[in-house]
Amino acid sequence: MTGLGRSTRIHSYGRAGGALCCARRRLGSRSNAEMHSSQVRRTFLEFFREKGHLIVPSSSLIPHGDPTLLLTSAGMVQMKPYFMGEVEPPSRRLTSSQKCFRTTDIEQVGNERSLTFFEMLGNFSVGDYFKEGAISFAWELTTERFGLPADRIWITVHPTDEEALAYWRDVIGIPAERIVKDAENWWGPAGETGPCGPDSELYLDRGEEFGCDKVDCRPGCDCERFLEFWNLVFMQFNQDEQKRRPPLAMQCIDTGLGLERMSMILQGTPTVYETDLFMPIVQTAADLAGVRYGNGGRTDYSLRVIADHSRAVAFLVCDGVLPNNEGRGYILRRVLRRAVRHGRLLGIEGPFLGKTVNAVIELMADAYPDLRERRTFIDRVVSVEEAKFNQTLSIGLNVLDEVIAKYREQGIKMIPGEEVFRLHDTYGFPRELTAEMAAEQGMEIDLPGFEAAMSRQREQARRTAKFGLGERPPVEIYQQLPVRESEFRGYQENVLETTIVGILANGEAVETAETGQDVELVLRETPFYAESGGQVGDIGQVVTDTGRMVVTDAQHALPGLTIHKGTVRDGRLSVGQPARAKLDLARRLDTARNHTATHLLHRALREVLGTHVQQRGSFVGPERLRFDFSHFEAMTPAELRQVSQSVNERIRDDLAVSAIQTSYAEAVAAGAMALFGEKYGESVRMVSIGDYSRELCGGTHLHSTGQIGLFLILSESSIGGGTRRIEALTGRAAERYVYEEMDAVAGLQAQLQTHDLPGKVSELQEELHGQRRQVQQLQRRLLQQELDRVLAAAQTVDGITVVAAQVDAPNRDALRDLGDMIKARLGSGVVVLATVADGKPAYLTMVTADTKIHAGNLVRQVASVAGGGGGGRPDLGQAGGGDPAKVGEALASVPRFLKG
RNA sequence: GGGGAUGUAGCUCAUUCGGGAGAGCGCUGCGUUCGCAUCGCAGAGGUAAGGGGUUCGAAUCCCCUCAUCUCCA
Repeated sequence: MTGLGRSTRIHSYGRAGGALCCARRRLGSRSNAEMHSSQVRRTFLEFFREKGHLIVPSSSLIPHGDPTLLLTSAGMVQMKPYFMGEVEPPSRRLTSSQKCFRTTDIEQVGNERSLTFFEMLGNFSVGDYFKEGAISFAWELTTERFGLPADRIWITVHPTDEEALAYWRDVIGIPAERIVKDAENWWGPAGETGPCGPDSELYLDRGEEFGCDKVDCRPGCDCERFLEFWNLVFMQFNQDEQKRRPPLAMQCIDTGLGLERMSMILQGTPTVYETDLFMPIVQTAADLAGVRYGNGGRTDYSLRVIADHSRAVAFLVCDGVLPNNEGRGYILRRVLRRAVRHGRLLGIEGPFLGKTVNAVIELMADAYPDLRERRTFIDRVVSVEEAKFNQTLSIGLNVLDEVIAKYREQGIKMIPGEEVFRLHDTYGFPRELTAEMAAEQGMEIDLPGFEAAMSRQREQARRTAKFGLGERPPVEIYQQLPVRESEFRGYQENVLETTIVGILANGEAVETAETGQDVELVLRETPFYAESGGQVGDIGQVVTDTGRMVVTDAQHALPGLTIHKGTVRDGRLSVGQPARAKLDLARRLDTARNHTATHLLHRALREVLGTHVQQRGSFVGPERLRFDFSHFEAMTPAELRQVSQSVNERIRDDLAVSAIQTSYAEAVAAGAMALFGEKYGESVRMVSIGDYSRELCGGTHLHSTGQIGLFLILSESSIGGGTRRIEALTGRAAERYVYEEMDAVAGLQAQLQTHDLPGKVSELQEELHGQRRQVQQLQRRLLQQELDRVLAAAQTVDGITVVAAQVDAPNRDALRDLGDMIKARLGSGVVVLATVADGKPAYLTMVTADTKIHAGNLVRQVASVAGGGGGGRPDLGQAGGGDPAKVGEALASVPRFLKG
């Protein structure tokens, strides 16, 4: 991609402060007085409109036409189909201000040199003007509209690009010594092949005082003197497999000028953070923390992180990205959590990110009205995620406190890497935070040890991932087949006269298969749908003159090659035989019901919950459907009902379902939903349900939604952070389910003889509760009687009152209650009780402290007489087991142990 | 896809070695008070996530399932 070329760095003026006035002075009298960022944006777009460009609005941060891209990273992303000639552009000359997000070096943001979210101004030529036009426009806008001093502008070109060099020098009139040849000025191709070409960059010389004093200091130098602000990319060649570069049929222009950087230049601020694009956000954060910005050091650093990340969060969430454990969601989560962490560093207590994000919305809403419209949604997502992270942090903090205390006690100053890793791995506690907290206690962390533990985990994950791949059937088996592809005819047919072209048995290609053999069969054409896109494979039969095979599954062995798995049931099948392939149509239709319903569900979820809902996975079988999607919280019963009703509404509308084969670009232009990470070919299949839903999908569907019959959601659940799962039934399965529920309710009503089930159940619960208490009371009363009997049998051994008796108690708890009562009556003494409950002996001893007898030891000795075991605390012992017949003997031994 | 942690009253969490399930907040009632806040007393509320095992005895030890959190891919 293009834009500001090789990096996203926003060069700072170094050590802040006084640099501000120098920069202003540097620009001299031709500089506009302070140009507001919105004015920079408008000036740029207006200039190009005057030059015949069509202004196109910024596209979403989620790239629509391009599943290979995680996020929109340059202005040209939405222009790509035009450049590639796939789609006719609305105009040959285009200009835009594009929201962009770059993920490189997220962890470095805040050092005043990097931004995650930024706006890219660009002009684009689709086979219209080329180098000369791009260069003239850039020069005119830079010097005449933005008013930058011509004598301070330097140019870089690619060493091979004599054309551009000559134009800058001879037509524009830049002195040759201010044009630098730099081999890095080359763009593309994106992959191995494709459009590529030289580029040319404009630099501002900020004066010697920013330089490194080297003799050869010039653009491209590492120092702060030369600031790149505009990159012009000339798409000139088309690289082929042999690395040859013939000229492109249609040569294009793609330029990028960072709004933030240009605002910084025109407002003469030391970094982008002092411009009107950032200052209100920085100020909001500073107010929340009760600090001032501009003192340098860590406070400023944290404020900058919060400002940048608040912008990133606001725009990402606005475009429908949700915090998650992978992909875009993971980027958002990391950015959001990093902002929260720096808030804590500044001493902000409690949630605050909502406020800084709100500052972003206030600031940017005029340019991006979506922000205002989706404010409530953004607010909710941010506060949910911030609360979650604070939860994670406080749990981790407790663990860390323990860890620090433990090692400090041992006099160890270095927290082992294993511990740091455990905090990170198990509790999600950031490593840097561990280091900071440790430092406050005068301790360090073992960073190498942490990295070692980290790479161990990576290694393990990678190993198991490979192992998973190894389990798939090796491709070689299928490559021994005489054919490499079969034609799928199942969209139209369910019975087909065709020919057997290959048979595999036990992984070997064979000519003939006999009754009873498990085989994999290949047909020249097939009506069988092979498992794909979450839809299960078809089942059915393959019949020839000599035999019959039952197909239990259909799979893709190689791309485009369907194999039919199953068993030969009658006779034999041979390669080359004509065959009739017939699939189980009822099952196929049940599956289609679930598949078409899945599309309706997907659409309804986006309607009810919002467009952040995206499919994360799905399973479509004949019995049921399962749909996983991104959403940040559990759905309410009302939302579920709403989704359910919406789907059933569409079913009753009996919308026609149609599928057409088209180009990827056109399908996307028609608004079809594509899955991220999915690889689509040039030609795609677009399934439309009326005007209601459009998705790229290879599955088999119904003719109209009415065939679904009934749609029922069974459950909605979580399958990990930010992803929910819905399970649902349609058609016959849904009908069956309703009958079962009705039968169950009717059965209960009959059994309880009522039509008011909830009322009746409450009644029964109360009754049960009351009776339980009654039983307890009665048992206690019985114990009371036992109490008198047992006390009467008290004896004295060595001056200690001893009660040892077998009682009739139903369980250990009752035994204990009785023991308590006896102990209370005795005041001082030893109690040994035994009972036989459920055929098993149970013993209990209780002693008062003054007897100096250990109840746990005593009960063990007593029980062992009858072959039982036990133990307990000094004041309470319990034992059990052994021979029930010997309980009396055991009790009789009590005095013996007391004397001993 | 793989690993780690957690799951106890409505909420936040204790329960030392396997031996009687607890605290704070919240809730109900009574009292204190002109009334409120406060305070005092009494009370309700538990399948210790679910299932299996070891044991005389499991919230506690082992295994499985589920849910939540988290890291890696």
